[in-house]
Amino acid sequence: MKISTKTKYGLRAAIYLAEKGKEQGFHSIKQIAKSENISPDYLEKIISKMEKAGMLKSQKGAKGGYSLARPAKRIKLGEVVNALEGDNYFVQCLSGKGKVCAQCKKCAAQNFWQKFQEKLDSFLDSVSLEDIIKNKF
Amino acid sequence: MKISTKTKYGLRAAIYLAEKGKEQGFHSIKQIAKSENISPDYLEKIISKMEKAGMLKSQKGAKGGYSLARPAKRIKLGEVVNALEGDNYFVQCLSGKGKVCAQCKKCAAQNFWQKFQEKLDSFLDSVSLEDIIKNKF
DNA sequence: ATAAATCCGACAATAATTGTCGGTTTTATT
DNA sequence: AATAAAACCGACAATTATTGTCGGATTTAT
Ligand code: SF4
Ligand code: SF4
Repeated sequence: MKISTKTKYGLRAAIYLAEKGKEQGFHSIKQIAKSENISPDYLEKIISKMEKAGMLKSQKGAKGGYSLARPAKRIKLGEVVNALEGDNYFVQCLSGKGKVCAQCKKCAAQNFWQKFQEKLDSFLDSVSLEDIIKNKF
Repeated sequence: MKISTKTKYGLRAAIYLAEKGKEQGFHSIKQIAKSENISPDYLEKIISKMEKAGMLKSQKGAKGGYSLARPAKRIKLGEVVNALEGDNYFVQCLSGKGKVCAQCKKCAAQNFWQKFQEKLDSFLDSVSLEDIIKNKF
């Protein structure tokens, strides 16, 4: 049960953008990577995922870059984590994707994992990027 | 952010033992593996870890096997998860093991991950094996 | 026209997880 | 005493996931 470095990098990038928020404009991968000490090539993939998930917006070409798609207050951590950790269901029986585990009928664990996941999701959705940069949560 | 199958298997084995609780005596890897449809060789390694962590006790030799080391009520899920997921710190800066991340000083994410980890741990420690088999939590 | 950036997919390197195996030791039963 | 059933242990193989790199294509401000 770990957080991937991908997600950790992604969150730091998002925080970077949230902090720069007031100085409107776009911030390039290069800038962010340098400031956060992350491989630019890898960071690009990460940020690209976040952009596709709709939390960042991009500007191509010279002077381009990325910025938050919305005010930091309206970007919840759940969004960041979901975008980067992928289909993050704890157990397959909760994924809703066809395949049911052979033990499903007699499995007492199922309800527990479900509740665990709910707890977790609700916490992640209760914290926004703004909360983080203001250190209030 | 996934639960490893190791942990899922381990929990199911623990639940198995908790359910059989009243019929005192030991239950072999073979039995558990068959009932839960898990590779016996793999399950052995998993159960061995749990035994070393002190939540199971073992009896060697013929008619031997495993049982819970304590009443199900006093085995919390946190114990199971910790034993099997290993050193499960979300971020290295929280591991307390020397190495500090280069970004540590200016990292706004740190507090968040810490709080997240606490939430998680406190939930896991609030649920016992008994709660699970009685489906009350 | 140029340079700076996003965008995209393929791929390589590394690490972690999952699973297998062969043997040793212990112990209840016969 | 012999046997069989089990835990115990470490090495290793197979598979999968993560992390990271690269080369080029496209877009756009200057
Ligand atoms: S074993 Fe239980 S919790 Fe795991 S996938 Fe199957 S039904 Fe779900
Ligand atoms: S980047 Fe921040 S949260 Fe991650 S290890 Fe470093 S100090 Fe901790």
